This record gives sequence, structure tokens and C-alpha cells, in this order.
Amino acid sequence: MALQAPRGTRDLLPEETGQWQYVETTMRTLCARYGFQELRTPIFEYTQLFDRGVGSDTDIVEKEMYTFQDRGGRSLSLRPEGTAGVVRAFVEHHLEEAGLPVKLYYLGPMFRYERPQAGRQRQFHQFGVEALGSEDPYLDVEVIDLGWTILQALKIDAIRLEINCIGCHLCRPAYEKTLKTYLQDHRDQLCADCQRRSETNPLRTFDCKRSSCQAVLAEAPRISDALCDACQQHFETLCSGLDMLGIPYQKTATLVRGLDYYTRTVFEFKETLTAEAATVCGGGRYDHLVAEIGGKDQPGVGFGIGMERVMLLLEQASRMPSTREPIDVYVAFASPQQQGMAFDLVSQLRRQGVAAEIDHGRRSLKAQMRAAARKGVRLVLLLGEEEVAEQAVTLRDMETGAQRRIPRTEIVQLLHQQFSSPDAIELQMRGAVHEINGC
RNA sequence: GUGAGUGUAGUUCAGUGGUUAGAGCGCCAGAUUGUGGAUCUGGAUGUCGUGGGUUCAAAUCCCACCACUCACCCCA
Repeated sequence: MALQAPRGTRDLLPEETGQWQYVETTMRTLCARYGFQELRTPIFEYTQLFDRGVGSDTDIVEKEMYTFQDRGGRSLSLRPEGTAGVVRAFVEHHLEEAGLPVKLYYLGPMFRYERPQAGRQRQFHQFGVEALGSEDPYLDVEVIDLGWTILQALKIDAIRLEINCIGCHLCRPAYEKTLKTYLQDHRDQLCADCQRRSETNPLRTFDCKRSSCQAVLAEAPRISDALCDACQQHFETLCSGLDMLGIPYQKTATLVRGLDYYTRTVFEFKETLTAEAATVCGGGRYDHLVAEIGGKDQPGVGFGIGMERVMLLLEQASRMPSTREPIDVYVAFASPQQQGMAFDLVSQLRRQGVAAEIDHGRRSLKAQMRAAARKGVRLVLLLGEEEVAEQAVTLRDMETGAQRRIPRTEIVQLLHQQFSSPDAIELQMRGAVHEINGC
């Protein structure tokens, strides 16, 4: 076997890139409608950014980062997620001067050193939004609404929205202490992982899927009972906002998420087609991340969508549109004597905005016709001895089989008219068929 | 990082120690001396994932590595 793409990476082939463009365009269009603007940040940053931003005791930073030294001895890391870079750019370029909140979106590859499997790769793609500089709960609603609307627009409806409020720096420490004490008291009923987590990050024990641990956690004190008044109020406003917009959701007291920077609101959109219910979109509020990264203490809220997971869901639901870029006209020639003239014709058509294609394999006319059919080309121009002698071309409609001879001086102009207006292509094509059939 | 399964033509797969490794689909050509998707006929495919070992003999058995898939961990 020759060289392959590195483990956990893959090529997006021409047959797929159209579908990606469709999904990306949907996201960009809706972002524009919600007032979010694109920000493009580097795919590598100083390692320190992710240590501070994502949290040095998260799995992402502990064992999943692609970290390397450049020739100047600097420690750099390929970005494992999008938020840290966006916040860094926000601080570095004083974007708050444009007026708060600053609403941004990003789209691009992320990197995590993990064992690959379906919907999980070492290089994957994330689309995400971040709204910085306001703690208004309606901003949370706006962000969740945007995520919801994007998934709806893509017709991903086998989806469940789970939300929770995990408190702020005022009320969470006390709750964590209470939870920790509770977990210590039931230590012998917990798995080894949870015993460890109960020390380092007690909230994360809620992520455990073991039924024995779940039984302990079912009786554990709830964050919802420990929220301060401000958090309680924030969460209630958020929920009533979602109710108002008619967005269905489920309050999940055990939803905590794996990144350290979240405060108050956390949410996930999970697909409901499989038992595992993989997260397609996850996000939340991070009210101190900006300060953590060195800016003024400013709140923020955002989410990330896994592009590969979106693609998987679209495929499973057979909702993937076919988006092959069409070729309008195929120019075929009968023998090598006509190749030059045929090539000139293709070139003229292209200059007039007509997507035209020609054979480069010196293949038989039959093979050229077959190629045209395979590409789904509607019209073929045929150039042979007779046509050259008559200074004409034969125009063939591949759907009806109708043919007509047309003077060379007219053909480019005729096709230019047929295909020049993108919106009118369908109508114009119908017109063309009638004309051809009429002969 | 842990555990399990898989790796044979472009593709889907058959072949479990014995000549020159097969089939469907696809591709190419011809039937149709200038015309596509149907039909018929013919043709080309391959370091049997890679490397080592056992054997008179390995796609087949053993080991290592690589890749893919699934589960765990965790997440998008």
C-alpha cells in the first residue's frame, strides 16, 4: 500500500465537498441573519492559551493535544476547540470597541489526538458561535435559538435539547463542597474513575454511565437546589425565553460538560437516532474565560457544532442533497482532425459563462458520448467532417435524443443565452428542448 | 490510552495449507465503418495491508507493525 492519509484524518472527496458547501452555506446564511460575523483564527496557538482557556486538568489538554515546539523553541498546539482562539482574538484586537455584545462565528478544522471511530477523528471540523460581552439571559436564548434554527434548516429533527445551569463562582464552590462530601460518604459504591473524579472534579462524576454510580448520583444533592438567586433568576429567564420561542428542551440536572470554563448555562443538542445519543452541538456560558485569557472580566456564551456528526446524521436520514456542479455542454468530436476546432469552441463557451467540457483522451466518439451521459450533461455539441464542411455543429439533447444542425456563427451566442441567467436555467432549458423538437 | 473484530481487483465480496487467486458491479473495446444510459461478446486489472517466521509449499498458520470498524474513556 502506498502512502495513506494519517490516522484519524481523511480526504473529503469531490462527491462530498458539494454537500459540505451546502451545510456551510446554510450556517453562514443563518449567522448573518442573527448578526454573527465570521472570525478566522490560526489553527495553532501558543500551548499556554489552551492550558489557561480550556483548563489544564481537562482530558483535552491532558492527553489529546497536538503539541510541538517550533524552530524558535516556542510550544505551540494545534487548536483542539474554537472558543479559546476566538476569545484571544477578541482580547488582542479590542473587538469590544465595536459595541457589545460582539457576535462571532468560526468554521474550520480542529485537532485532538484520540482513537478514531465513527463521528470522531483526529482532524475534525467544527462550526461554532461566540457572543461576548453580555450576561443577558436572552443572549443565551439567542445563541440556543441559532443552534436550533441551523439544525432545523438542515432538517435534523431527531434531536433533543438538554439544558442545565451549573452555577457561578459564587454558588458553585459551596455546592461542589457539598457534593464532594456526599461522594466521599458513598465512596465504596463508586467506580475507580468516579472515586478519582470525586476528588479532582466532583461535577464530572455525573458523566459516568455505570448504573452503580448513577444510583449513588440519583440521590446526590442537586445543583438546582444550590443556585444563588442571580443564577436561579438567569436560568428561569432563559427557560421562559425558550418557552416563548417554542423551542422544546429538557432540563437535565446531571448535564455538566467537560470543559472547565463553563458557568451558569450549559446545553447540548443530542441526536436521538442511536442509543448512544451522540452530541451534535454543545455549548454554554463562560463568564470568566475572557479574564482568564488576560482581558477584562467579560462574560460570553457560545456553542460548537461537529460538522462530521452533522454529515453522519444527514446521511443516516437520507437528507443529503445531491449538489454536483453541473456541466452545461459537452463538446464531442468525431476524429482528431476536429479536436482543435472543438477545443476552441469549448473555450469560447467557457468565456461566455457556459460550463463546457471536452475529451482529452483521444477516445472514440462513442466513448465521448458515454462520458457526456455519465456527467449528466444535457446538451452535446458534435463536430465532425460534415459539420466542418458546412461550418456548423450538431446540437444534441441527451434527454430526448433530438438533434439539430446549427451554424457555427450562432451556436455560442445561442448557448450563452440559454445558460447566462442562473435563475432561468430550468425554464430556458425547457425552451431549448421545444425548439429542438420542433425541427 | 484499554478491549474486541476486520484488512483479497476501482468497489462489494468469495476463496481457510497444494498448479497460473475468482465473481457481481464498475471501467475499456467491439457488435453499431460519426452518436450515450438497454442487450450481447470480449478485455485489463491485484506488491492477497506491510514486514518477518513456520512449512517441500502460505491469501490461508504464527508474531510484530500499519490502517479501518465497534465498544470504553472523553467529546463535536
